[in-house]
Amino acid sequence: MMATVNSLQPNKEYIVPTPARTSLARIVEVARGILEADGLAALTMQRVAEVVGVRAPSLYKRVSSRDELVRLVIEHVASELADRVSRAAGSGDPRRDLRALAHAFRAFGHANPGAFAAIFSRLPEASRPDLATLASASEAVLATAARLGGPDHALESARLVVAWAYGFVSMELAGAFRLGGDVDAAFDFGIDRLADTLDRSSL
Amino acid sequence: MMATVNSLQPNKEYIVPTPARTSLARIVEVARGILEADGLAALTMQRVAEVVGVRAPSLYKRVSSRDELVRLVIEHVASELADRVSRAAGSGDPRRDLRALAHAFRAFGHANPGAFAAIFSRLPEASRPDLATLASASEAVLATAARLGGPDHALESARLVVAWAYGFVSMELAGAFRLGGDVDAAFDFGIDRLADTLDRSSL
DNA sequence: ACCTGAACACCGTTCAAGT
DNA sequence: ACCTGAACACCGTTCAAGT
Repeated sequence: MMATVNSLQPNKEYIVPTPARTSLARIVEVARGILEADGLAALTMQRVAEVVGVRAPSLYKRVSSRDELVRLVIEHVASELADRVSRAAGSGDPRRDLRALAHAFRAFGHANPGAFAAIFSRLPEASRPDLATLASASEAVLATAARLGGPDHALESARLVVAWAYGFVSMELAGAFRLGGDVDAAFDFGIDRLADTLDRSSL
Repeated sequence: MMATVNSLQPNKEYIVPTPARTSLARIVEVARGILEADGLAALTMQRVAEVVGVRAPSLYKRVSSRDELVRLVIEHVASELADRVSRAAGSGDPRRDLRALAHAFRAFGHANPGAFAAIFSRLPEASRPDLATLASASEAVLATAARLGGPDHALESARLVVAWAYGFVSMELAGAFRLGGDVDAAFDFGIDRLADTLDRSSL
């Protein structure tokens, strides 16, 4: 197909060899939408191409494989998660911060269940995200854990908190809490218990 | 193919129309092996059929779809997990039991990383396991949590423990603990902190 | 420079035909 | 009763050809 484009001087015409009809950002955005709407299995190159408005082979101009596209989606979402979580802290009170971090983390999981579950899931090598994207969240949790549990056990305390929060949200998203009860209350119960024991361990 | 089979009376022969060359149990076992060895994406009907020794269409005599086969594998592994975990408790001392439950859970995850990660992951509807298979493990954790944290918060306490253990093992299997440190020690630290706070909350 | 149709190997799944 | 080859629709991916 031949396209003609008017420059700022309307009389001049330039032959432009098929200008880009999409972009990497758009492809990742569309892929993310499909992942959230219909799951990883529905995230096919053909489906992405259709929504984007090109044919599947054209996607390979921006992305080397479906696995890489999946990785890019997860990394994008992970960096968004890290952003939200790291911004949640900063009140000055470590117990308050712990609560804010945990709630921001959980809210993000609820808002993005498909991609959230993929972050730490078992994926093909090429789809596995570079978790350095999560660094800012790690720092925020680490700092809060250090203030709560003392500097000697900062890393172990942070791992306790993060493992619990990730496990809790993953399990509720998977429908694993089937014995009834108030799940919101159970989450807050967890925050309180963790804050309690970390606080005590620093005495 | 025509097969002849000798009964207990060696002179009598029965015409048997193509006797079964495999079984559901064998198919699930093979599928589990592929899942562990090469991941969910490699678990194809063709690959299962090849290992089992039949052609792919024959699998549909025992299983209605690949998604269902995946579900059967996960449920089988989940019931094995529940068995191991529930047998780990029973020392009489709730803190000892908590430690034993957690270690049994983690050891199982390390021994079966592929299927373990799939238990609470986001799968197509037809692959989603019936988590009733985990009931015996739930009971064991609930009983231990009740003795540690008191009956008023048994369910919330159990969710705290299970969410942490599942999150911890998932994250380490996903390679998410990238800041160094002693991961084994961090796991034991978690057990101790949880036992501490649950114990306290029952006073 | 980007996009496309055609092609290839590989899926899951169905089904008529074989034994 | 179970197994098979052939067939279909759908994947991911490559590539020569189009503009």
